[in-house]
Amino acid sequence: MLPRDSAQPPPGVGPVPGADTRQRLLDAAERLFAERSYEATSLRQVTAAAGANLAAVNYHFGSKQGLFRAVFLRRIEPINTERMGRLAALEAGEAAGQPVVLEELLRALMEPALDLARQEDGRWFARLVGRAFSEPGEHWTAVDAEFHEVRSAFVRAFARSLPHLPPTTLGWRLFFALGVQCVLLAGASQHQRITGGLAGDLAPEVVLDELVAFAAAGLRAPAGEPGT
Amino acid sequence: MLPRDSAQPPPGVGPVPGADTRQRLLDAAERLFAERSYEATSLRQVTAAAGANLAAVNYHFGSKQGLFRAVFLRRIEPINTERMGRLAALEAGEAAGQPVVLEELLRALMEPALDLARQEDGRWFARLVGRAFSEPGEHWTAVDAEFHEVRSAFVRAFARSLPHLPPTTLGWRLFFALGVQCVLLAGASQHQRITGGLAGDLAPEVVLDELVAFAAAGLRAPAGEPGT
DNA sequence: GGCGCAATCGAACGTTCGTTTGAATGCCCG
DNA sequence: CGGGCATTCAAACGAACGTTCGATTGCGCC
Repeated sequence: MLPRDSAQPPPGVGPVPGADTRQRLLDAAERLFAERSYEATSLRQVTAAAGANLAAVNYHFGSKQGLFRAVFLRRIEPINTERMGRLAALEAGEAAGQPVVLEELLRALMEPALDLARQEDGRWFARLVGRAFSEPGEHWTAVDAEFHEVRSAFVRAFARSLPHLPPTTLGWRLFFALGVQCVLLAGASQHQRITGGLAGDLAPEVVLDELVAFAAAGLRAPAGEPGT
Repeated sequence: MLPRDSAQPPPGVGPVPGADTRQRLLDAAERLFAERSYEATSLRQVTAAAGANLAAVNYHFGSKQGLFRAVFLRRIEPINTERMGRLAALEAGEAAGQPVVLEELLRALMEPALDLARQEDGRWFARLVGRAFSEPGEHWTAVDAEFHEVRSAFVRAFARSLPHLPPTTLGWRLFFALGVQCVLLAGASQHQRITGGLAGDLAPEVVLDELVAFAAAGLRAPAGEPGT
């Protein structure tokens, strides 16, 4: 009677019972968590949007936090896999003699996530991820172990690509670079408001170029403080 | 019986009645809104932390949103005033012939806010502001009119300082620059977690230098997309 | 001394929250 | 055909929410 946090049934096992309530719950929760926030979203809103019974959430995911965790893991795993794959490709080239270009490293890290933002079914999740940086709450800390492997691998790669930077400086600049990415993921729909309408529409792949150019320039900035 | 949203009584008018409940409510709410979030903070937590009665919030501020608005306006007005003052000083020099250095423009915009983050009593507010970029909810939209004047003035100044950038590009890069600032405000306490402990401690004024250097380099990045 | 008023208070309002329960439902397999 | 099982369902749980109410307090001023 209580599968609690069981893995989903094998994908092609046959016609799932009821058009997969589990999936509809994940989709609805993803949208609502992104649109409002975790705290501001009630399970009644989620189940209503999913056309499911209120108790379905606790049946399939154990709790509201379990639902959040499932929403998150469903999308972040493929992204992190692709990130690691791209990084491995770059490092293979590096071992073969050609050094890693900073922009390529940034793309390997950022493009998998930004790709999501331009797909119809990933837009909500992108907004959700963008808030991981600034939103407090234990629903996030319960999930950021998923980033550990990717993070440390990329930090090492960046350190190799920018050997002249002292570790502390590099750390802060990476923090900034990741921050810009998150801000873009969270607020692409808000940039008009924030810049007062100055920034017009831009094709998504161009925004990625802008992001990579901005972050790369920031990471490569001269070491000491320049102005003033 | 109902002052609702009245302005606070004149500052030096005499010994305020009860050790200023109003002020204690603002302080407690500021900390809790920053520490948790607006949605996750209850008025009962606020009034308990302030040592006030539950009804005091609705008496002094009309509603929870009114409390949030008051928390915000109390701090943002001096900050925006200083920003405008610094900008005016730069523009005066500009009119006198010496062009505005991009780094100085960034400092005029960012230093007043970052100063807050290194003062004991402004730290919580800094964290709160940092979430304005990514946190949804009407408590924010009810307050962002306060940024209109500062925003448009600075956007014009940046456009003058970077005349070679097409407006769309400038808009996105300003969005990125403001985003980095917010990320720093929101997450200075989280950078260790996010970069995996690579970034060590850094004196706050050095972090400001790093932020300005990063943003300036990003804003000045070559126009088209550089690498691939 | 007593009126008026701003402020605080305890208590309750009606809602909504996340979670739990136990009974129905529909399907597969023996 | 019928027992077992995963799933769905309506209903209720106690707790906590934002807000409102009327009474009470304490001070300044005629």
